[in-house]
Amino acid sequence: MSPVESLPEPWAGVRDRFRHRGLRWTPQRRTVVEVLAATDGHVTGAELLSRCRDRDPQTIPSTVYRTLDVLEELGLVRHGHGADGREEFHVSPGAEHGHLYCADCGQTWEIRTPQADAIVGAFRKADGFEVDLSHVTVVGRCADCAGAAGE
Amino acid sequence: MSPVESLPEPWAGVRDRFRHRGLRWTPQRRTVVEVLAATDGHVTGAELLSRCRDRDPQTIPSTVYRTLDVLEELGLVRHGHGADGREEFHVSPGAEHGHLYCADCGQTWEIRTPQADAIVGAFRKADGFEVDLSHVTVVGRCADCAGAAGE
DNA sequence: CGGGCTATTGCAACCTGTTGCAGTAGCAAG
DNA sequence: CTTGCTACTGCAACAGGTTGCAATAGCCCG
Repeated sequence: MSPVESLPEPWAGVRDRFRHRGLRWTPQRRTVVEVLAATDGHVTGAELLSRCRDRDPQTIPSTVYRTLDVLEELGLVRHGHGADGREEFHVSPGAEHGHLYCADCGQTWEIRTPQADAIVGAFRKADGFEVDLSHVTVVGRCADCAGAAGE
Repeated sequence: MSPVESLPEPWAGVRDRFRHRGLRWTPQRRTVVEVLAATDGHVTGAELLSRCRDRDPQTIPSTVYRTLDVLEELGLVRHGHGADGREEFHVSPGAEHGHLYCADCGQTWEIRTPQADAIVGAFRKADGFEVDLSHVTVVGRCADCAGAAGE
């Protein structure tokens, strides 16, 4: 038996962070956290749910989604919406980024820093609005597809 | 009885545009088009459905959504996703615009031209990517809410 | 270690959309 | 006006999420 089941970095002290906030550490939440700890980048809600079911077939959807809400409040994940509006979770932190989606070929890219800054900066300067880029998927047509269509 | 039931501008010749494309003009489609013609700006899918049901209680969801797909191909509407990922339809044209949504107070604004240009321009220059702004809702915190939180 | 408060769970019903399929009905042609 | 092709419709089942509520079970305290 392994000693204190140790999770990788951002997840190390989750259990205690829950407790200090008056929240409870339950087997179901442990499952979700373990799955997230084994995930990097982003996952859709459905994908996450299915991975939780791999570990515990009893997993109920509402429990997973509610746990994700809590984890988001703790700043451990963030949710956004893919090009089709489905939920997508970013396993924080640092990896805070938006996505670019080509409606023609279906590929996705991460939005790179200069473009991200341009967007955030434009709204901050003009409206005082603080953009949460990680929530967004920008849809359009990539260079290749735009080129192909133009010919 | 009114003569030729005349729809406001972009909708005037829809019936014929359908027919010329080998598509059919049905009572159900007429209902959807009438509802759209009486709508300006944007509507959610659910809202649209409910308005259609006001005119014809028999309205079936799949028919409405499929009709919207067709209308989108004809360029008469465009769909996007709200901050919560729900579908949102923009009654074209000209009104092609994205949205700004404050996660704290829930207000929405249209993205104004300078900021829109900044976004579109940034991706075009750097990636050759053509952004479809109307598909997007940018989430974040408005000046008022950001200010209130900072105090 | 046992009790009690109350955060969570599991369930069931609901919401917004989507999809496959068989039957219906536009519409173009004769 | 009738016919026939095939684009639609309506239905039923499904997918991804959300919500209200009663019962359960963490966790803090004595």
